[in-house]
Amino acid sequence: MSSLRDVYQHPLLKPDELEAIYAAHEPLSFQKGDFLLKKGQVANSYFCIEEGLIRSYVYDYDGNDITTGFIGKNEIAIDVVSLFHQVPTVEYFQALTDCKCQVIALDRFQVLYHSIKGFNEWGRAWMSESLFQLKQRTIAMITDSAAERYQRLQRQHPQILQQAPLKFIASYLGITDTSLSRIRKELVRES
Amino acid sequence: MSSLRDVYQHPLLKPDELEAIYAAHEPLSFQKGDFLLKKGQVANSYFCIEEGLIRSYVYDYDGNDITTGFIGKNEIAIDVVSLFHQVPTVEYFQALTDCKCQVIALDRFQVLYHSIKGFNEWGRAWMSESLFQLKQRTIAMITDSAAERYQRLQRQHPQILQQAPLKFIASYLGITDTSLSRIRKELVRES
DNA sequence: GCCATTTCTTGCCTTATGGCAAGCCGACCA
DNA sequence: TGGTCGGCTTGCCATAAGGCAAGAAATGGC
Repeated sequence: MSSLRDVYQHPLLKPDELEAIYAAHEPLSFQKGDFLLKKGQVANSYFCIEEGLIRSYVYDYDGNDITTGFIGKNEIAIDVVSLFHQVPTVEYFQALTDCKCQVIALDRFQVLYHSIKGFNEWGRAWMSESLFQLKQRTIAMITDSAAERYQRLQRQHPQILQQAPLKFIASYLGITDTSLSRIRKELVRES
Repeated sequence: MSSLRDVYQHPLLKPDELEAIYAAHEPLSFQKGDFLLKKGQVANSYFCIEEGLIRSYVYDYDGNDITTGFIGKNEIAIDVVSLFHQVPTVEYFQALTDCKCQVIALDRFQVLYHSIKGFNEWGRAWMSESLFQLKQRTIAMITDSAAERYQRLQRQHPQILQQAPLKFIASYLGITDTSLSRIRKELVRES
């Protein structure tokens, strides 16, 4: 049940260390539409998602909101820069559905991060994995067509398509909802 | 002169710790065209650039090479995933000009990383900064026109424009060299 | 200095995506 | 039952960028 077991996977983390990490979290629920973090706030915790779907987004200077990511089950909703540099975030994190989370405060994280070597390694692995995913996405934005990006999302994160309105998926893919609608029609016609 | 002083900036790093870190590096030069890392290799070190310009790139499945980044003076040429997860890289890192670097091996890095708390913090700060930069770039690919992306590069990294052929800049911006050429003409005409 | 190669520009036409506005449809609600 | 609202689709036209191929300009080797 608890997705913390799935989040904190690392060969160097021993059972008693894991227990200490789990114990530093508190359960927290959000309703559809609630904000986990809003532009201008300084993050002081991060959230492990057990149920539900979160959307992160920014406004561009024309006032359009741009979806920067979706965070689902067993993933972490975190603004790395705001939390670790203690600066105001520029992103919004909002629940797209009712959500169950486990939240951990920065100060409790820091203590564990510095005292448990495996937790430190886990953190580095998590960050490098995030960098990798983001780089993949950036490359896809350059090399793939919008239709290909949509199909990849469909393949790799089908639950997002079921839980998120198309307009958010469109802005995540870098296109308008109009274009996404046409792309979907075309893909259906082809099959 | 030594750019290591500029690379390893962190409030928690004390002078003697910095000396230990510097001492773990070796000078290394590359000639224009040399590869620092090639697809399929497993990274076992990273490079602090003192002089010159590096390009990282991948091939898409049509065989086009796509520039994923430029690494210049006082920046670090590293494949985080390959180095820290010890898996083969998918990227190429190639010197666009003759380069002077300081290289540090993974094993020496690990020892310092685990024994110097400030170095650990520096590493986390460096990674979160990299994530931030990459996220900015991804958002720019979605929200900005090619001309705007070009102008931003011109503003923030003018030396890249002087040292890198336009075809590489074009693929970094997500367009063809043909389109970049037309964009440049239009921008000149406007001013 | 000369040739070969790479880099950059340009013209012509095609294609992908956007902007806007109208319409449709299902959900929710009084 | 009718009304409103959000989410999605569609049509019409505009624009950004690409594909290809030719040529001009710059660079590098010898």
